[in-house]
Amino acid sequence: MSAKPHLKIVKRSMADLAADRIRAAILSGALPPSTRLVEAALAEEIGVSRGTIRAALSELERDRLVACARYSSWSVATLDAQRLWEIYTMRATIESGAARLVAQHVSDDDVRAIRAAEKNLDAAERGAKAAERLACDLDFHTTIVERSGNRLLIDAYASIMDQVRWVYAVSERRSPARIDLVAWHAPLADAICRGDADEAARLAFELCLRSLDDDLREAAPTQDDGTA
Amino acid sequence: MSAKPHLKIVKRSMADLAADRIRAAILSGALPPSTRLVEAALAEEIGVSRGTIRAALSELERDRLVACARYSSWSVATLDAQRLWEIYTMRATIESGAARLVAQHVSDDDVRAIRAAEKNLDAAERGAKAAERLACDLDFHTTIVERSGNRLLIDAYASIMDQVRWVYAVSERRSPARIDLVAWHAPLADAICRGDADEAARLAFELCLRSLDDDLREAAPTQDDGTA
DNA sequence: TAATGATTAATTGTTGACAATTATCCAAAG
DNA sequence: CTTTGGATAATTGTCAACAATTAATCATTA
Repeated sequence: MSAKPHLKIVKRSMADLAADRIRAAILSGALPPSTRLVEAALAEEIGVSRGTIRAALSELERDRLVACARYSSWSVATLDAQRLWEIYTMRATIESGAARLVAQHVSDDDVRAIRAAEKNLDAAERGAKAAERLACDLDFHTTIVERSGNRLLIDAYASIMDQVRWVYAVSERRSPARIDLVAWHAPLADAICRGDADEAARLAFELCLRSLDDDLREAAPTQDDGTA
Repeated sequence: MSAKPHLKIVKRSMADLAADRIRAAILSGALPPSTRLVEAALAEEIGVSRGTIRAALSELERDRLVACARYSSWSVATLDAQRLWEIYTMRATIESGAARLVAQHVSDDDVRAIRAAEKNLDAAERGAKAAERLACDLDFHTTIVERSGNRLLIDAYASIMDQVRWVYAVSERRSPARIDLVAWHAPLADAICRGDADEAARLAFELCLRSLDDDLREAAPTQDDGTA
């Protein structure tokens, strides 16, 4: 979005690269929930040592994409109804807090960015295909969180949105059901832009919970949780 | 708090133990911000190998207590005014979301737990010493978050409260300045118990931000951020 | 003096081997 | 048939050595 020149080269470790590969495999659905992950096998397949794979799996563990049973095994995490609820209410909490923060001290730049995202949404709703509608939808929400200027919120949001995308991949639904994007999002954008923090927080929370309702109504339960 | 019998033995890895030691040293102020951490030295001191220390430091990095410069060094994280604001607004966001969730579906057990915490607060305010007042204060807030029943929120709150405690340790202030605990907390408890989600969310957020104001007014700025 | 470039030291990144632990299997007893 | 016990195999936990990279030093030069 922003075009700040940022020349720094970020060289990533093999562990990070390995984590990216495994994460992509999980998010794409190639590694379904509960799939057992063996360090040695992954090391062989990716072409790094076991220690490196361990670091990668630890990173994915803190993102809650994999679970670790001591001395026994790693496995792709599982999704049950409880966890689904936790993911969506966590997302709602972060977005709600971010919306409140932006509304409290809304700047001209904030208004510009949010209105631009809203405009994209409007264009996508009328013409574009489902994938692009979803992208614009996510971009609108991400814009709000980034405008909060709080890196803790931004990072936490990125992490929870990984889980949201994972839910979509696992339930094999590529886009949200609802199509009246603008009608739902406009009141939130308005509340933020006029500085109504309470209303912005309320609407942001409600909007996320509505997504949960939609998804629960449509999606079948996915997997049991293996952990006792 | 709750007395559910939980017989399971949790055997923790050396890496976890090592992380606990280092975390305690940081939170106690024994390792001040920007202190350089050398893997080999820590390994020697704690009595485990470097790989184990690496895993421990990675865990602390996730909690944002230490930072890692590739191929160069680990160090205790730094605190500037921006990060302080991020920590407090993150806490406000989590508590606000949790309060909203509890209020939305408040149960008799919830009311009992929250009123009990409030009663403790009242008793502590009148008689106890500063340390106990602080403990009861934290317990009240933690009770709300735990009553949300959302493990993602609960874990995120534990993590951010580590940072809050760290701020206190670094700024060498052992307890919040304000003493009118009940007066501030009662409206929040009331809003939750009567199921007023919007008001509960608003008050929870405001209460946390007030702490920030108090702390900013009293505490001196601590350290610059070394990262460019 | 200030900038440059090679040299060296210090530190993290990665690896493979070994130890500790758990899960599996199967036979034997009740 | 179910339960118990021990042997076995598979997997993670830990360690110590080596490679890659960075930071510091210091002579050299304009």
